Amino acid sequence: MIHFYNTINRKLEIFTPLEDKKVKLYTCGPTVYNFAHIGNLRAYMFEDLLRRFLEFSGYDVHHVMNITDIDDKTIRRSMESGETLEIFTEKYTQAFFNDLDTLNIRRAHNYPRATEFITQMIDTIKVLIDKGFAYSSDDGSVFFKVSKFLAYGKLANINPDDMRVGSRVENDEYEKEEVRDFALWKGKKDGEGDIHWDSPWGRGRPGWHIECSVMSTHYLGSHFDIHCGGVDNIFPHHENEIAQSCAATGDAFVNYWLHNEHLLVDGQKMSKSENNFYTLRDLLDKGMSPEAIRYTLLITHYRQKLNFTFDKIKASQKAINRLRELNRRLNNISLESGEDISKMTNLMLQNFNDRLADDLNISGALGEVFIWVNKLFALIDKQKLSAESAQSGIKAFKKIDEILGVIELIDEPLSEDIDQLIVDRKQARADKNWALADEIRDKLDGLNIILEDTPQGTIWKKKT
RNA sequence: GGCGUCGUGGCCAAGCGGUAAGGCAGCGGUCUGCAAAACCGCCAUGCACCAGUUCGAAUCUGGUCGACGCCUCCA
Repeated sequence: MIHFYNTINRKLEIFTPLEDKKVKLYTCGPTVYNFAHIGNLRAYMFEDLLRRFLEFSGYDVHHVMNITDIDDKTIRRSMESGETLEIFTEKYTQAFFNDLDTLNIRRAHNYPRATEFITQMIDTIKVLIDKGFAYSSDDGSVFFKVSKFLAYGKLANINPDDMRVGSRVENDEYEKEEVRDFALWKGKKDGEGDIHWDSPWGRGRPGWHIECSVMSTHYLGSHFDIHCGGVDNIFPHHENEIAQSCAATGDAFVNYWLHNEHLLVDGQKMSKSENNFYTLRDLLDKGMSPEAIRYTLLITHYRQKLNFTFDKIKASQKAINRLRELNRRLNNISLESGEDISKMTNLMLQNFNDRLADDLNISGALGEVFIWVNKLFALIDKQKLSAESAQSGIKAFKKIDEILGVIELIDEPLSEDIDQLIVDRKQARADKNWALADEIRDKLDGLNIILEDTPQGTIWKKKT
């Protein structure tokens, strides 16, 4: 039985999809005006864990993620760069996809761009006006009338009457009846170039919240299972989505709201406005491996703040190396008899699954894996693991890696030069010419190749 | 001001009323020509603090201190 913490009810709930064995999942995607930083990527990592666990559990998941290519930032930045909105945002959209691939994040089934859904957004806004949930203003904008939607504030647990005027509201240049009302459509303003579309209210562009309401409903229907995003989206974004969607369709919209906590740097939220962020490329350029970054973002529970440090990346790499070392050894066992490990392997897999079923407790799940890993290493060391058992261990590893996605390793073929050096060293060792043997080992070390002398011969690994 | 989240060993982290998983680092040993990897052993009488409930509390309740987030377009 799977449990998730549902933000809207503030408690753990049993997960029951609307349709048996099928899950309709919508996750808030990037605004493509810049490269994603690893705080942004943590959200997508969490969603990848959720997606992988649902699939691991036998669900057929339909995953949709939006690409926000029209908002204040994409407009401003594209104009500054002198590129059209389309060319500008496409560049960062592709960079985003590259990041996903680098981190071994499973691709969503649909990536709708906001600019592809302008017509549908206008249609929905018309419905909201017809039903009395929205009104247009003199400057050609349309606002959602929060006072008309009685359930407003349920997700964020706020009383709309208490909403105070913050600094951001004062900056709002649009004409609305009440401060808490939010824009569905923004009338054309100076300084936005030719980035606007025709609408019944004149030229303009959509507000931010409406795109998610329209695009999620387009692909998943007016009532679907899970909607994810960072905690900062709870209010106002998701609260507004609920208001728009429920008001427009009269349906329930979303059953489970899952939100991930932030990634911190030096104890502070990583954000572009604070300029304290790292992009994935920054970390790769510092020599960190994609799998170590993936592991680091993955292993802290998604509702826990994650303080990012380079030490964590190093510790992650070491942990992955240990998993991979066991996997490698299992692949090289030829003993005919040994202890039966099926019981402890099944127990590990069961515990692994149970931990994840408990609101994606990945740290607990990893703990179960390492208990098993330690036992297997001990058996291998005592020559008590048969080839048959090793094969079942490898199978279990594959199962685990459906979630972790960090063990599979593509070994690059050795160049013949390196191959020859290893042969030369073997001869030097046979001749007890330790000086030459060490010289060769140091030379390979410089080429990022580490040698290990085992009873079965010398093996090499890439340095990590 | 309102609404929340969190404080567990040197670092990270599980734990959800029954006596502190796991990872990283460190220390001692085995193996090795020396290493590396792996193995064996050691590493929190205590979970921010103070009260309380209970046979029993890291876990529940109240309070104190500290950190962080959201409060109109940030993942």
